[in-house]
Amino acid sequence: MDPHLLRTFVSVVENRSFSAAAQELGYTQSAVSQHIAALEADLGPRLVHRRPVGPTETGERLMEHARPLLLRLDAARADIARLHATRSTQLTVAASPLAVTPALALALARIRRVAPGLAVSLDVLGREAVVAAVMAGDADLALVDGAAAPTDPLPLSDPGPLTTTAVAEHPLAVLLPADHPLARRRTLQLPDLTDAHWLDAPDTAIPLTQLRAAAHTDGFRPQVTYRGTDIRGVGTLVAGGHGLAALPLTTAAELPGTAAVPLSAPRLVHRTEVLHPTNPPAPVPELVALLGR
Amino acid sequence: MDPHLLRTFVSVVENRSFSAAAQELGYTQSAVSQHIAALEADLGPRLVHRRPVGPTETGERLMEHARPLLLRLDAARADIARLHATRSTQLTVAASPLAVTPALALALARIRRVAPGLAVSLDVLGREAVVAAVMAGDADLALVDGAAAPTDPLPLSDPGPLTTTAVAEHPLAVLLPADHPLARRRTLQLPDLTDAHWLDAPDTAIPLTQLRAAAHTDGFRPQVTYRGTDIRGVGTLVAGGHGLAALPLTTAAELPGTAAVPLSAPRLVHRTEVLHPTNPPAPVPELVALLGR
DNA sequence: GGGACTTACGACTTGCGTAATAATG
DNA sequence: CATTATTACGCAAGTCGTAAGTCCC
Repeated sequence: MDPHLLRTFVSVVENRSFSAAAQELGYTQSAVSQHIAALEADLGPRLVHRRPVGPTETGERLMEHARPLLLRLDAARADIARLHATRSTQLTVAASPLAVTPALALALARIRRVAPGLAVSLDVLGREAVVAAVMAGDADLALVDGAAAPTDPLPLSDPGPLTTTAVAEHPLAVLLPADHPLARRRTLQLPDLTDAHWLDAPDTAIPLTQLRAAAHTDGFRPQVTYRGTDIRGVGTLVAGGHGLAALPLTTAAELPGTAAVPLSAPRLVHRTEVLHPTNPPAPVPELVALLGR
Repeated sequence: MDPHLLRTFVSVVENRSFSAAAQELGYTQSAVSQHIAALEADLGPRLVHRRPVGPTETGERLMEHARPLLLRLDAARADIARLHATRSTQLTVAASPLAVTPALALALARIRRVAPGLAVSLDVLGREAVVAAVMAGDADLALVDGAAAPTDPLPLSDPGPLTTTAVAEHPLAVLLPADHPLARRRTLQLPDLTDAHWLDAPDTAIPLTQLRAAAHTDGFRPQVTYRGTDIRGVGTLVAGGHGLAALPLTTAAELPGTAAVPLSAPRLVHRTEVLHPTNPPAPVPELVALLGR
């Protein structure tokens, strides 16, 4: 189970093609074929179907292991590199869309005033990608948001060896079309909406998986899925009647053509957390302190 | 960062010797030396001091990554193997000492009655080792205990891709020498004991790290550390005045020469959880169900 | 027949062991 | 000076690319 082989395997499954994987990784088709053959010889069962290319059941399972494994391998390398790296003049912050708030802008402004030479870049990504970015060292700091019970930590898939700190908790709301029958309600209860039409926008709004976890139910089955990290797009789809979405109240209130109704039950908040490596480069701790108030 | 190299690195650090590591892994001294050299060439900084052999600061850090990484690699392999393995007639249960209770004995008895051909083995190990055993597939099922706030999950270092279920919560107690001034109290409060002399028996009693986490303090500094998985030994040391220990009340009450005083604050319970892989072999789900009542 | 994976094979690299060398306590 | 890590070197095994082969669509 050489990591190289695993990386190739992941690429093959994602690309649904040996040749595309080869191109992505800078190998020949042949090498990729040999990699997969080696993995299958090592583990026993077939991992990918050929023609059309796709993971077998065993392959699906291996994918669940391979991705976090490779991520943690990168994380280890990045961590060591950071330890004996010369301090850089570049601060990269990764954030999920709903974590980009005035508070963040303010904190960044303060940091830039204190450290004038510092080049700052803010990368807005999906939640998974945000976590991956800090782990792999592509970002110095991450801000992730999500829904959770008050004081509870966010249910991150694999926080790995990262330090997490809560920086904000705000009320949650349901976003509905302005003309929706429930739009005039003062508050809404999540259990009443399990069977509503939901829009799943896992990288933008609150992922339905988090709602399910919070409400202890199997409901919230999406009719439409939204990929992307732009909130206006979610607002447009909700306004167009493609389903409901959960968002922090203040953000939801700004989207045209929609109504935002606060969620009253169960006790749920929109929570923002900072993630950073245990040995962060210089300006990170100060930034965390600024964000923490 | 080939896993082979990491494995060698871990072995070198643990054995504090290249040659001992070579023997353990079935290599020659020379190969081990080359492995370490390769890792250091790859990552940049030195990872181990020679003569005497020991990890550098960077090496310490790498160790924190390497161990979980290797564990997860084994877990992945074991998981795949389990998927297409022929069902075995052997059930291996790993358990931390305090998780071996009459309830477990009862559940095992029921399982054995239902499946007469089944060979059962119960491995009692330290907490870390118990988790490692299920992950690596050396055990089909694990029972881990520890202290946590009621309903809260146990703070396991790296639960990884395992399913966890709570099976019991019981009151916690402090174990003190029978003649200790506090031994006559009806209850005790943890915050009053932060500066007491504690015995750290992380693989047997409640680890002091868990007490610290629960009480949100830096106290509970151990005078004496106890390695091993035998509870009577802990009782003997406590009776001998080497420090206090936290245990579930019922277990603590059975140890001669000591007094067990219930802990009243903060709200803390002794909790037992079952860990098992997501795709457990046949008898495991039934056993979990039996334990769950 | 043509795109896409597999197999065969040769060039090259890597990795290990043996053995000689160096360092250290 | 004995023990332990490093270096030199040869051999075996592994890895990749080219190219021929095979299998579907």
